[in-house]
Amino acid sequence: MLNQALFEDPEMSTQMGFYSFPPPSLSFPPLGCHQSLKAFTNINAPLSDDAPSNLSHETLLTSTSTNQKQDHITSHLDAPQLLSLQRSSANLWASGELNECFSTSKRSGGHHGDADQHHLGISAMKMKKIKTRRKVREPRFCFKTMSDVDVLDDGYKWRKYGQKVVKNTQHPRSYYRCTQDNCRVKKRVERLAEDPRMVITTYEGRHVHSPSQDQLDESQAPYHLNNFFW
DNA sequence: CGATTTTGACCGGCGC
DNA sequence: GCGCCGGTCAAAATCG
Repeated sequence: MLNQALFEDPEMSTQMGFYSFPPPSLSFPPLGCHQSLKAFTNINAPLSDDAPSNLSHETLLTSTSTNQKQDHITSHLDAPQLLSLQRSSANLWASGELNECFSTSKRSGGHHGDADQHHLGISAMKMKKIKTRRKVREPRFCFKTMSDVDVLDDGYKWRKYGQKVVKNTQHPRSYYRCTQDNCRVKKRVERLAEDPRMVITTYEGRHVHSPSQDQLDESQAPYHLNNFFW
């Protein structure tokens, strides 16, 4: 079973390069169809959503999406990146979803409304900048795995909510959401266009709970230590 | 019968 | 403004 961590969207892979998986510096179990991804969760470094995430893979993504300048990328592409990955925070993506991160309902049409207009003490110019840039996107990372099985067992329970054929690919992309209440984590699963044997799995967000009980005995892994499970 | 998947519609971002 | 495209919704279908 071949595994490679990308730490980025598949479409970014050509710029990011592929990383050996597991990284030699960390004791990852080999990732397989029936093996949990909780290898990623051994790092319990607290996440700061306020801190600038220079090291973040997600920052890289933002840079391509918003034309922001990123000139500190390559110097961080080494082993500690896994840690920085864990530290990556929800980043700026577009406008007005900060509050939505913590609210339960959305999608009533015509969002981006007044909710994000009431920041106090921000100049109009700054406000405008924020408007164009500030939208929270959950931290993401992805990896590819050579597998016949599309959906790898990562210890969490997922519900499929969509499937889409993306351009220039013959294989559809599937969209999954964590079934746990109040957990916003999503993942996408697709086949690599150049090599359909490879499965690309992209995770977005952080679980606020541990994997399902039948996969992991919670008594062995206290809840507070599992807060940052991917 | 509740949970999950399927699938067409819908929406928003983006480039032109 | 328009069309394309990726992501999400939600009703219907299917599953267990």
